[in-house]
Amino acid sequence: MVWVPFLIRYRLVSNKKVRVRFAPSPTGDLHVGNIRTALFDWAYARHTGGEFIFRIEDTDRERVTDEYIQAAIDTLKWLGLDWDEGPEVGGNFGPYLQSQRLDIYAEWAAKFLAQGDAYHCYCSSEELEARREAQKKANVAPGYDGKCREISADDLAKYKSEGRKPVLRMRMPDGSTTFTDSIRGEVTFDHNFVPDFVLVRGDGSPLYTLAVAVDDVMMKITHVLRGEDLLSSTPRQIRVYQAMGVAPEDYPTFAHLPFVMGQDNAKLSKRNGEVSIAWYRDRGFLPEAICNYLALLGWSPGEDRENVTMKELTELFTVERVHSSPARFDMKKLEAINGDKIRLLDIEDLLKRATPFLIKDEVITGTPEELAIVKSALPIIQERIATLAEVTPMLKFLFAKNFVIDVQELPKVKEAQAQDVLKKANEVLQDLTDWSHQSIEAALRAALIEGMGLKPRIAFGSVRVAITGSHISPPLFESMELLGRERSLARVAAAIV
RNA sequence: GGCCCCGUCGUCUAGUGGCCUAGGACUCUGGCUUCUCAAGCCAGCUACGCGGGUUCGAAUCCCGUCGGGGCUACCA
Repeated sequence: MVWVPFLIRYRLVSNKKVRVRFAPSPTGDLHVGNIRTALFDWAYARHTGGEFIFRIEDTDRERVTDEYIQAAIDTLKWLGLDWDEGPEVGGNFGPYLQSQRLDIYAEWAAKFLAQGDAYHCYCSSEELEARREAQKKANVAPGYDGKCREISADDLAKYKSEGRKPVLRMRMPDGSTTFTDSIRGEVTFDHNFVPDFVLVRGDGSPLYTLAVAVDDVMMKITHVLRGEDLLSSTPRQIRVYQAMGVAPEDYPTFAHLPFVMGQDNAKLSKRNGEVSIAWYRDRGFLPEAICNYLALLGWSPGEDRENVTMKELTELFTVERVHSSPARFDMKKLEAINGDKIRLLDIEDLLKRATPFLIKDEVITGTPEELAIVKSALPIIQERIATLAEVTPMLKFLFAKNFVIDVQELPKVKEAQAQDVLKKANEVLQDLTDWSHQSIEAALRAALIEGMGLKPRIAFGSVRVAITGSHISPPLFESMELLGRERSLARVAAAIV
């Protein structure tokens, strides 16, 4: 009779509206790993029809800056990960910046102290450091030894006279903590290896361990999907829930996502691959391509599917299909997916996205005339580019004011055979009145292939370099049509020495 | 060192005891097509870390082992 408990469980779960949060600590630009987490949080919220909460964990004022916070907001927006509560949109459980919630943490901290769940610890950093060293030497599990759990009146007076500022420590009771991680199953931590941890610094500011647990409870978070690095901090978080008086059935469900790693099996960092999302944006990667690729790191839709839209992602995403093993980031695959996504774009959309790159690269200034040309050229390069940044090398020949042939290509154009081809081409093109790519092709084929008996790649290669300046280009005849009769003729003539 | 997590082609993955002489995708190699580069199509290379069990049968379950990673802060 397995179905009875299943039904009860199902009701319990389905009664509660899902609330998932993405809570980065912006100590730098959001990176690939952060975004993968954000994406899964978002996808899960959308899949379940729940709410996606965006919270900024800026309790470490030394490392989190306003610029990084703004960059995080912008990055999420750019990716299309919209949030229901958080910075800029507000919500009923705000504020959503931890630095603005200090009084809330202070209140709970005072309560924990009064309840005896937490205690003041006067040990100095140096003393702690020394004791840790000793523990290591003695081969004992390192961690706070509980010295200040009981402080004699004399010691207390002494500490105070020394002007020591105490930290607030959570008392970990004997025993163990077991919780069910949706991805890893049942996980148990013996409290012998979870020492009493600090909730509030000597200066009164809260630590992550306090703030994260308080906020998740106060914001009624039902599901915590976050990086695997936080797995071992979960028992501490649960300890705070207990001190807050939260019933076990109201604890959020945890799901610890596997890491995204760099090529060399180390955590992704600047050293082994670019990690900042801004870097990818500036190189012409599409947000939907980044999301699609990142979704495939640690998750798969199954059925040999890979290319999914954002909408399909929200429909298909389930935590059950997330794995527990880490994934390596592969730029080649990202590029392939980016190319696929570019090919799926309609021309108007592609134009809109590619234009900023052409302007930034000073190929165009953005006039309507220029945009019209770009638009008519995009269809012939759409399947030739993998990133938006590649429109520049593909199309710059159309706009060059002082057109010059690539120095590397020059010797080839100067060869006798190439010169013969160009002279012949110049001759027949002069007489050509219908400047359509079909007509250009017909004329050149007749003159160069049939007339001169040359192989197409040889003959057209020379013309290509004369016209586009490079041996890699969009299709030649279309390129000539786009360039126009006058300029095409001028370039062919100019290549004749 | 201790605790915890993880282990299928080079990479991402499918796979939840028989459908697996292990499927798909990226990469790579070869071919077709072809005005270059792409795209597209076809073909090929390459994987269940290792050793024991359990079972008629294991990539799938158990144990051990090895390897990788995380945590071990008044960081998150």
